[in-house]
This record gives sequence, C-alpha cells and structure tokens, in this order.
Amino acid sequence: MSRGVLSSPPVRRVTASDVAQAAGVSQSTVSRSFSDDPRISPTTRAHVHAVATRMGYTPNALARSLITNRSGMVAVIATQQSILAMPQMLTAISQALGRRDQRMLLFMPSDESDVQNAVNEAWSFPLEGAISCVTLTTSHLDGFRQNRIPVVLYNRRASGLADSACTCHHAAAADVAQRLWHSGHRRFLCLAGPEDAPVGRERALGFAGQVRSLGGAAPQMVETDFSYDGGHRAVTHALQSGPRPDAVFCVNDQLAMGACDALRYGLNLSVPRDVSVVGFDDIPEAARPAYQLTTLRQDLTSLAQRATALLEARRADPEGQIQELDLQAVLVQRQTARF
Amino acid sequence: MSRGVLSSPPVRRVTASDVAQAAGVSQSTVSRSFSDDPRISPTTRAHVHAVATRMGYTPNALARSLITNRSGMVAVIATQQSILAMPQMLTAISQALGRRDQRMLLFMPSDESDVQNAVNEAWSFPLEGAISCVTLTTSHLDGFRQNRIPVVLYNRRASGLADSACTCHHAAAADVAQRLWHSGHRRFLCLAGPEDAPVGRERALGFAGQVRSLGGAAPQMVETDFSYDGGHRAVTHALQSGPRPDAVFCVNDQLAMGACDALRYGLNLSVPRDVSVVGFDDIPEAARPAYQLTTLRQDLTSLAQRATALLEARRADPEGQIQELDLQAVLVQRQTARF
DNA sequence: CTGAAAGCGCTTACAG
DNA sequence: CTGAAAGCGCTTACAG
Repeated sequence: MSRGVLSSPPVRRVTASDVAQAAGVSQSTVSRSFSDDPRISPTTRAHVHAVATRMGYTPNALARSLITNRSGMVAVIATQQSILAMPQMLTAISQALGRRDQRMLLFMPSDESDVQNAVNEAWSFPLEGAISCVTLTTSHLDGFRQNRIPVVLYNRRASGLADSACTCHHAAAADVAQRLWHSGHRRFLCLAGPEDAPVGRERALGFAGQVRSLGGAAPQMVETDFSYDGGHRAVTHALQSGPRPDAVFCVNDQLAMGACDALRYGLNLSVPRDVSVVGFDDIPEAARPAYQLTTLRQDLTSLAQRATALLEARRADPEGQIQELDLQAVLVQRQTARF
Repeated sequence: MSRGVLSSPPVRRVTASDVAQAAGVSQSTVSRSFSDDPRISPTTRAHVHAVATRMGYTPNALARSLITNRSGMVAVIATQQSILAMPQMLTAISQALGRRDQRMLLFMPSDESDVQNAVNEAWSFPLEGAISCVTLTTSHLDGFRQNRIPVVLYNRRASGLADSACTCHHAAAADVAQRLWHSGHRRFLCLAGPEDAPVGRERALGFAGQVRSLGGAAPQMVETDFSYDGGHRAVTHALQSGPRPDAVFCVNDQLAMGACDALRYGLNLSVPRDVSVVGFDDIPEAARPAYQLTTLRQDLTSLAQRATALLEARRADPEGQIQELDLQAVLVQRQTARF
C-alpha cells in the first residue's frame, strides 16, 4: 500500500514508459524485464520490478496481444438456460482454460435464437478461440473462420464443419433402451425435452430408434422443457390420459427427478417396482438419498479438456483435418430402474 | 459465405488497412465508416461496408480500446463453489452487463484462498471494472485502485473501502429470528455454513444476535458446508446428540432442504409441526412441491443491476463518495415454518 | 467529405 | 546487456 499513489492518483493507468522514466531506463528494458528476457541483467531487472511494484504497474495484456497475437482470451458461448441447468459445464471449462493460462470471455445468449448477437460481438475481440455450448449454423462457423478464430463445439456436433468434443448421446440412450428391453420392459415413455434442443433430441432419437430396432412398440414421445416441473407435469399427464408405461427415459436428470416425484407422490406408484426411471447427465442432486437416480453420466471435465486441446491443435494447424471427439457416457446404476 | 475467402485463407485477421486497400480509400475512412462518423458520405460508407463484409472484416475491439480507453470488458470474480451453488448470480450479472454493452471476463478462483491469483491476472487486462462475488482484502482493493480499475462487491461488504451492493443478510436473519420468537419458538438450531464464509457468517450472527437480544437462550450454532448433504448430516447429528430444537435456521436453501429431509425421513418428525425450518436465498428448487420451503429471497437481478450501475458511477467520478447499497431480502412464506 | 500523421501500450528485430 | 525505432490495429486531432 503506497501512500504516495493513494494520495495523488494519476488519471490513467501506469504504463511501461512511466516506469522507465522513474527507473531511469528505456521502455524496452521495462518490457524485457517483465517478459523475463534472459539478456536483462539481474540487477536491472530487480530494480525495474521494484520501481514497477512501487508504482503499481501491471503490463497491459491486450496491448501486448496486438503484437504477440496471443490475447489469453477464449470466448465461451452458452445459453442462460444451460448454465442454470448445468453450471458444472462452466466450471469445467474454466478450469481447463486455466491450465493453459487462458481466460473465459463469457457470452450468454438468452436462448438459441439469440446466438447471432453473441457471435457478432465475440468476433470483435482478438480471441485465441471460442468454445460453443450452443449449436452453430454454417454461417456462424463461416464468420469465425473469416475472423481467424478457431471454434470447437462443446457437447454438440457440426457434421464435419467444425472440431467438436461430444458425449455419444445417441449411443448411450440406445444402450439404455437395450438394457431396459433385456430386463423385460416393453412399454416406454420418453420425456424428450424441447423440440429445438439438439442434445435432448439426439438422446430421445437414440432411445426410440433402439426400441424399434429391437422390435418393440414405438415409445410414447412427450415434448417437454428441461425442468423438474416439466418432468412432473409430463408424467402426470401421460399416465392420467394413457396406459401406464413400465419404463420412463428422461433426456436429463431434472426431468427424471420430476418424473420420480410425480410417480411416487402424485400417482402412488413404486419406482422402480412399477415403473423404471432413467435420467441423463448425473448432476449432483441425482445422487441424493431422496432420488438415488439411475442415470447416464457424462464427463464434463474431460469434455472441457478435450475442447481446449482441440482449440490448441487448431491454432497450430488451421488447415488440418477436422476432429470430432466422442466421449462415452457411463450408466450409473442406482435405485430407480430394474435391470 | 465467400468462396474466395474460404479457398485461400489469409494467415492473419483482416484489418482496416486491408479493407482500405481493397476499397480504394484510406484506413481512416474505413475506421470512420465503422464508427458511424456522420461526416462520411453514405455512398462511401456503403461501399466500405460492402467490401468489409465480403472480406469478413470485424474491427478489433481491443486495438480500439487502446485509444478510447473503453474495452467493453468487466471482470467477474466468483468461486467455483458459489457458481455451482447459485448460477443465477452469473446470469443476472451477465444480463446487467449486456444492457451496458459490456462483456464478462470470468475469473473463477477454486476457493477464497485462491483469489490472489485471480486478481493478479485480472489486473493485466484493460478492464472497465470488476465485480467481485468474493471478499477482497485491503491489498486486493489497493491493487485495483493502483491499476485504475473500479471494483464493486456483489453481495459482500468492504467496510467503507469499496462500492458494494449487498443484501442485508444480518437484518433479514434477525427479522426471521424475531418472527420465529413471536410465534412461540424458543429452542433454535442454526446451520451456519463454513466458518470462513462471510455471507453465511453474517446471516448466522444476525440470527443469533436477535435471539439473544430477545432474551432467548443462545441458539445452537453448527458449522457446516453449504450443501444439501451438509444440512442433512448436521441436523441428523445435532438431534441425535442433543435436545430437539423447535426451529432450524439455515444460512442457505441447500442446507435447509437437507435439513427438511433429515427431519422428515431420517428422524420421522413433522415439518413444520414439530420443527420449523427456514432457509435463505429462495433458489428455484425451494419452491418445489416436495419442499415448499419458507425462505428469504434475495434479488440477485437487482443486485446485479446496482453493481453495474455503481461501476459506471465510479468510472464517471473516481474520487466520489463510496457507496454501499443495501437490498432487503423478503420473507417468502411457504410450508416449512409456523409463523 | 477525406487523407496523412500521431499516438494508444506494448514487443521485437536491429544496432551498438 | 541496453536503447532507438518500427510496428501491432485502431482513433482522432489537424489539414485541406
């Protein structure tokens, strides 16, 4: 805490030139002292650092980036909804970026239709890359390419048009369908999420496809949102107006928890004796004693590490082959499904 | 989508000079066309924009910021834990920033002890401000001041050393204590959160202080984490090893939900007949049918709007009086407390 | 209405 | 080992 600075505050930030003048060296020397250039003598470096500390100087990372072309910033694009539903996504990405000394510039479109504004704004920053947790159109991807910003999709696909790291939603859901089938379930209800949500759709289609290919009757598909309440409502309505299913597959855990509560407390059924319920994601709440949800776990941390690695690789080789990484989801067997 | 650009990609980003050359105008004219300078003729502007679009040019916001001193970036500092517990905080801040055309650069220290690294990194960016959701020490605040970065604390106080927008944790908790007292509760258990978490502490102290000032026996204070499981464990242990309280005050809703489940399903007690439970925050889950939690709602959206407004005010008047804004929490009466 | 030039805060050849 | 100078991609007086 330097009284001097506090009592007579300069109007602008302290710059390398200010430090140079105060230290009696050139601005180049100040710069080199801070980039740990080995040619600067230890004495000079120490002196410069001492003066800099006294003056409260920190190099401006973005003035630096003009020349080095490394800003240390990566855009992350995720809808508000998805962040509220799965904040683990953000913490995982932040940690993965941190290991590479990168920082997250967060763009939060209100929904998938608001993505255009977000990407337009993102393009104006000198980014080292962008991680998109929302689906991008060809024109979005093209804009990133024109602006020389590598993009990787997080838990989405772009059909060969961009790098991506993605859980095998389709395969995992199909696997669950198969297991349920083999343990005797025949009447399936699927809470499919919103129609325009690609991840939920993948999961629902993987499930339904497998059931049909096993010769079963097509599952009853119900469009929902992604919330606990949505799951509660959908199950309540479906069972009041139709035959009782013996298994409910939910494209996420919130829906599944709502489904369990509706079945147990609303409809007085036993889970899993009367009805099996399976979720997707394995959010922390799924493990609570009150639910003990059987669900598919996706590894958000690995996904994040892969995504940042893909960004790095793309920077190194802008013209290289596009990579689409698959991560398997693993079935976490708890108490809500008879297998 | 321009085939030309796609097939022969330039190595670097397109710059204003590139566009100027292609459009046959000066670089100043390109710059002026993009800053909507009224002196540029509509014809020229249109031509420049057309060429720019064809080339995929977007002005570099941070090169611009070197001169304008407005980067459009605000640092947000929040621990991983707090984001997982309350992602609404982030979405609220992001929206408030968006209205002011500002973007969030997110710093996520793993815990409150890792804050120093986060602030060091933050200082190197040309920020328009910083919103801290973690407690900052005098030396952190001093660093921000030296780097000319306005800081505002979000839901924290800095005892007159920095601007802040904060829920009246102490007063709200005291108010609940008083209401519980007046409706006949006398034996209080308080789940207080971790010792080093200032917000939880404020709430716990507000509660306990009021009980004592009403002449009651000091509440039993139990240190916990902030999780559902923590609440479950703490209540189970407290009631197995001591007298039964008639009211449990929890410094957040996760704890309160854990407490409810422990009381109801673990200890076979009725909430609120045998024991009243009150939480804090009013997270979305608190309203679920399974809980119907009585709790104190803090308005994270207003808090965020106040915080960004304070930042703006501080930019306008760096030497002005420090402002500490209070936001009241309101009691949401649901089904877990007898009042 | 437009251009040439200075300058924002840095890095980095180029000289010495 | 250090400095003077050019340049990163912009904005903005200053001229015309």
